[in-house]
Amino acid sequence: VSRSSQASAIHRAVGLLDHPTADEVFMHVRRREARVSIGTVYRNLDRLVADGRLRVRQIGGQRRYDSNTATHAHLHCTRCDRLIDIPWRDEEGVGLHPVVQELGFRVEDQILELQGMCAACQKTEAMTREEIPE
Amino acid sequence: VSRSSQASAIHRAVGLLDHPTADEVFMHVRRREARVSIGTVYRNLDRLVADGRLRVRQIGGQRRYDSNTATHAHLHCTRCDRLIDIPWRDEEGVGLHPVVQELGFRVEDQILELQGMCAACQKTEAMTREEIPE
DNA sequence: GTAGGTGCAAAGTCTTTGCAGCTTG
DNA sequence: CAAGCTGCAAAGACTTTGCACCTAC
Repeated sequence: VSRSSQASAIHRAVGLLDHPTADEVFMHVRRREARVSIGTVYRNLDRLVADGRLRVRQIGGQRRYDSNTATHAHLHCTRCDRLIDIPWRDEEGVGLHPVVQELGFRVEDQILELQGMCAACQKTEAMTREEIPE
Repeated sequence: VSRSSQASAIHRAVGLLDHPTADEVFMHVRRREARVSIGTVYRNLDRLVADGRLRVRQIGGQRRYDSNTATHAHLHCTRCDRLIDIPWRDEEGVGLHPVVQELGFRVEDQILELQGMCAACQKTEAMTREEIPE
């Protein structure tokens, strides 16, 4: 278990921020909690993920950390890159999909991501179209 | 539409290889088809994705390109990083999930990835355990 | 000639790592 | 003092880009 003040501040920061990147965690901790370096942030995030206390997802070119370790899906707005949690469980038993069984693949985790456009970005786009009609 | 010999060789290579990275495409084309640079590979892959002729996914730290543009899911072996296509369509209408509607999120694409261990890696692991029991 | 592509190399972004020093027990 | 962490800075892996040249109408 983590003991240093940096380690606990890093873990706490992920919970406070919304699907932060390593750099966002770094900024947050450095600004309000403790002296820390980016290398330490990466080392601790790696450890927390390995221990199952956090999850990571690669979104838009960088890793985002998620303190919600329960099974859930994400809405990913490809315009503003925001990630929104939505409750989800595999009602359909897709892990038991016949092809998966046939292949002898052992499913350990499921990732579902719905990509699209969040309400805010839809509004922005609508306004832009009004102002600058083609 | 792409016209240069490099462009068509790059497109073809993605179809021949199995979920290749940009570098694998680069190696393949350079070796068997035409003189090409890595920058040109990236530029053409980007274009093909923008045109909807290819899909990309970020897996294990790098992008992998997929010539299968139909809706399908992936099995991702986290041991050997292999990607396996499996047929899948959203039978459950998860895009219409009440929470998604409530948020006014417009779903444009769905990504389902089952992470785990492929049959080959399960065998390898089993053999390793026999040889080096704890 | 011009629009669009290309090779090359430099620059960028994000992540990892070697190392000496600090902390805790 | 041993084990485990840390800051710092250099190194890495992967991707993007500026620029001069080339190629096809």
